[in-house]
Amino acid sequence: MSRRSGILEFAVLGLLRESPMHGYELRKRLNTSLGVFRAFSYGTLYPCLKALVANGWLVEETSGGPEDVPATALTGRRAKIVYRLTPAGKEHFEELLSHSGPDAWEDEHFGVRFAFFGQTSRDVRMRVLEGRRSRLEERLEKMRTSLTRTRERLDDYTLELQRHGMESVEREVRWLNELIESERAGRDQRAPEAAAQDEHNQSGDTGGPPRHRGGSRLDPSE
Amino acid sequence: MSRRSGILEFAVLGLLRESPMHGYELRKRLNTSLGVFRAFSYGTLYPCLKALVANGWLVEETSGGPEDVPATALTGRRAKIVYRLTPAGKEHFEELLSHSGPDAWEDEHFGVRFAFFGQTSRDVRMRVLEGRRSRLEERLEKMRTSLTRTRERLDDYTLELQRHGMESVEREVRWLNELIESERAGRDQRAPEAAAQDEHNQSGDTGGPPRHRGGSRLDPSE
DNA sequence: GTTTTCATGTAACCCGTTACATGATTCA
DNA sequence: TGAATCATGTAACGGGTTACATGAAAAC
Repeated sequence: MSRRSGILEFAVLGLLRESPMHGYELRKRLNTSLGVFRAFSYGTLYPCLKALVANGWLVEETSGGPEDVPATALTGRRAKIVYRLTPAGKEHFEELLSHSGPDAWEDEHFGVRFAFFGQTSRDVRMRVLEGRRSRLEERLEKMRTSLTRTRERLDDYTLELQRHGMESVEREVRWLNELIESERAGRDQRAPEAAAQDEHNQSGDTGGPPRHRGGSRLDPSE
Repeated sequence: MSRRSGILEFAVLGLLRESPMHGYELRKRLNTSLGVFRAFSYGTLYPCLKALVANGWLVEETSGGPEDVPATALTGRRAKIVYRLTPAGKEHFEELLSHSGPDAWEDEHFGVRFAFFGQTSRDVRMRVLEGRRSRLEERLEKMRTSLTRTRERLDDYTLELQRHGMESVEREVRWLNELIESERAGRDQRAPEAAAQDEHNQSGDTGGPPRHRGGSRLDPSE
């Protein structure tokens, strides 16, 4: 009980699903792989892990200390605590994955949800992407009307800030358009279970993901 | 004392500097003019206003109730409370404006700072813009190195998320480049005082602001 | 051998929201 | 006259950080 963050819980379960990890490593993955969006501190992560254990979604496995000494025994040498997802935890995560409610496409949640699209069924992916898009479009609408009403009273800097903000949103909408189109074109209707069992889904374009036009900007040879 | 938010305090002082307002109106301005970035609720705003009054930076002026009844007398008809900036408050705001420390160009602060660039001296503007740019560039650097290290292990969706994130940051850097260049080209070294006294600085290109290339995207005729 | 990085945790605090309570004014 | 919007406030909670305390292993 207590301290369930929603987004952090989701991300932790998702990462641990791939492989067991201890807290320190988990945090690094959180702030790089999924990063840019959120950066959690230990003060958030560790209590959350304890809560997830209390819920039966994770188990602690000590490694490094004497074999049968439980992790709670802080006497003597401190052991690394490796967290592993339980079947109940996996089940819970899959239920979270299947939800595509309004909060899934809010600013805070969308990034994390997207990061786990590889585990998400395509219809849920579509609903989340389209939900986010219409969310952004209604935001654009508000910005536009508020602009036409207040335009004269704003100085040039405020105006430029507004303009840049709108352009950013418009840009994300275009990005979503491409993603949605790409999803529609894809053939692979992969369910979460299928993705989990399949150990080597590297080969063969199975349809889902973006494959960005114009050569990968990811290439660091620049 | 208590509850001084920094960014909210700054924005409130800045908005009240232009003209006195009551809380409700203040909040709307906060969420449109400066908006997109932050949306404050009354539960944040009103306590903050009280704190600013306690600091001597604002005064409450009741309008609507009997003349000499103080705002604290909640008996009978409730009055609108108009907040006005005191000389001390103005002084304080100008001191805040002159600061260009590291926090000025963090994500949360930068937007608000930029919104009040019209009141900010050019050298401070430059420092803030350049500070933000180098902040973003070091963030890009981190993202690039973390990418080259983890690239193989990431699925395509995570990769695309990362790519889009980096592109967003790169885009903001280009925006900053243009702004900085525009600032360098400008002639007007306007001090905060000058801008405040000058009631009609609409006419004549005084140098500062952006004047975006390629026609205003603000035009809603679309 | 000492500094860095890895590793786990807690208590105090901070900034903000939600939900609620209250009432005035405007408009259909 | 009743609904919408304007207007002001508070208490409870939520989700997070900072600073601190502690110690092992690795790198220099």
